[in-house]
Amino acid sequence: MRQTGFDHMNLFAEFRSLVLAELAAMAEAGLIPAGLDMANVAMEPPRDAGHGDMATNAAMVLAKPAGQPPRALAERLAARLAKDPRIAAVEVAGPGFLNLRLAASVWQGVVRTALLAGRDYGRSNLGAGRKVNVEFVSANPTGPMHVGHVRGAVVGDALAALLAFAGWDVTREYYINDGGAQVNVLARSAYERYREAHGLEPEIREGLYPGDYLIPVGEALKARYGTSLLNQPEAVWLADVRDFATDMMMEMIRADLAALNVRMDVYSSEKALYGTGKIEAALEALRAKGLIYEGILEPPKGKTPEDWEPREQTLFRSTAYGDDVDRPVKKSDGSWTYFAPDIAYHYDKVCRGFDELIDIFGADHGGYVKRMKAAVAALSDERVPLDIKLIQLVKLWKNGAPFKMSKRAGTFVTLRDVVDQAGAEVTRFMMLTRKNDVALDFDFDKVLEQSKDNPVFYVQYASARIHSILRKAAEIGIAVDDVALAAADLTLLTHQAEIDMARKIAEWPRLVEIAAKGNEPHRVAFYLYELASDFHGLWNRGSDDTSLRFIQEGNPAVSSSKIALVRATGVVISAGLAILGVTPAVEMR
RNA sequence: GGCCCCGUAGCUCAGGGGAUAGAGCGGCCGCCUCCUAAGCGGCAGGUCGAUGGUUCGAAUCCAUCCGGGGUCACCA
Repeated sequence: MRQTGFDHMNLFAEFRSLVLAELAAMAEAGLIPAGLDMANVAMEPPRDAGHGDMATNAAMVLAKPAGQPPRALAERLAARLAKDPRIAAVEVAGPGFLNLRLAASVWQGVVRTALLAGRDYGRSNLGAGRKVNVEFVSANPTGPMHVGHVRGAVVGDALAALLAFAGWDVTREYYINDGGAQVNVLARSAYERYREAHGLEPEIREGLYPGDYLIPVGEALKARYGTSLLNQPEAVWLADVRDFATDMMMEMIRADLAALNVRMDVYSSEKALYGTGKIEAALEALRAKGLIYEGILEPPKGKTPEDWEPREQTLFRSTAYGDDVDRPVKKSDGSWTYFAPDIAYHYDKVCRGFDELIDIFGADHGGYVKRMKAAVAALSDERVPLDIKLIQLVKLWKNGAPFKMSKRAGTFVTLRDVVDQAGAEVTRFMMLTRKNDVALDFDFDKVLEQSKDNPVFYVQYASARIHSILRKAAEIGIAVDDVALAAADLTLLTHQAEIDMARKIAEWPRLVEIAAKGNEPHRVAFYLYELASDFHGLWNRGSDDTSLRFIQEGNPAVSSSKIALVRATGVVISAGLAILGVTPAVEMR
């Protein structure tokens, strides 16, 4: 395990280590057997505050393997832990929990740590620099991004930021599906707009893309090619128009992503895999493992498709890695299925040296998960784990009714429609207020509302209040920079309400690690809501109890300590919002 | 029919094997001569879909059902 300056931030991990050290000493002294499995020993914040600041299940987990009653084991461990000056009290409770109450100095130290670490407070080395590739969005380059892509874009971007914060070496990547039939459809659609640009009547036949967004493409084609493509057979212009149009579509998509403040590190092209031997090489790698064969699939169990006919295909033996059936990599006409270049693409990611892969897919691609995991497992000899996050639907609401409209496309709501109405930051936060695998309601009225109904506002309001206090403090001559506040006499923070605030701040580094382990960026949004709630509560305590007001007239020392706590809260809000891609509010308007 | 996801308070949802299951909204009752009441506090509200199993301990893990959604070979 690498030791770094950040490791001390997770207080729970620190005290867990203390417990493990004491257990090791007990083993050394022959009080418990040596070599016990400590993996399930946990140190957690108890649900009930009456149970102290931290609780460990060590005695219960180890009772059986140690051959001792849990409470007896707990008593022995408690006696040892009680000697640590950071621990104010230890009690054995329930079936054998060890509840720790920590010295106030520990919580005061948390405030100081947060102030000194600033935006880095909570940063972790959990990832230990491992290379992870997060592939997300990967929308077809056939039109503007629509609302269905927004959630995936936000989740992927926030997850990437979270993993970077937790110590991974992150690459954000977009896979351009520019190799299939749909880009030919795009080309034909754009060609009609090109004819239109020349004053001809476009023939937007069934199956072509009707969107207005192709009109500028037609005009650009006219500017580039003049009349030279008119009245020419498709074979003459298809490839050129396709490349021209997909390039323009990707420009549009990049601009859409930019409007959402999403930045990719790498764009990978499906088309670029063709003709380079990469697909063949990837399949050859599988063939060498005996995983490619010619065969005939059984019809799907239960419901057989109307046009089912037995057909010999080139198949990938994905069942060897947990899939339900083997999967075709070649169509009957000998061309690749979509799966084949995707295998090659993931092989490429493995070859580029990533230690972990993450794909963010729409929930409608759920059926694709097992085969993709099988492919990566086979290609990496099970070295590289692939986690696939499926993003459920977003239901848009406005004026109490489902919202469907698009200025440009008629049928779907574009990313721009959403960002124009809600703003990028509000959109980003709202998209993270649900786990990725449950549907999310996005209500245009609610996201713009300034009330606690709206979690974005609620967190931002806390941030604004914090800045308001800092401004006020500065006005009366209190130094509010982080270094000065960190040097304040924090032993003056003794009220339980203040300690509780510091406890919540102390949970942040732990939360980062939990969220990163599970690839669950939504946890950050929920935590920030709780943190804001605690802060609003503390703020209002000042109404009843003037000793809890942050600015104590005529007592700069006490004021500084309280403002240090306020600022530390702001530090965490800033760090958390940064992961979500949201700028903390300085004031409400 | 196979596979995947979901099922927790009236509603919308949190809850990495822990103790008496939480939050917001809605309902009821309170709090502004006081740092922003765009806020806060309290009360009421639950067989965690069902049944078995694993475990000292299950909303959480496993199995089988029941509901709801998604998906199912030459689309991507």
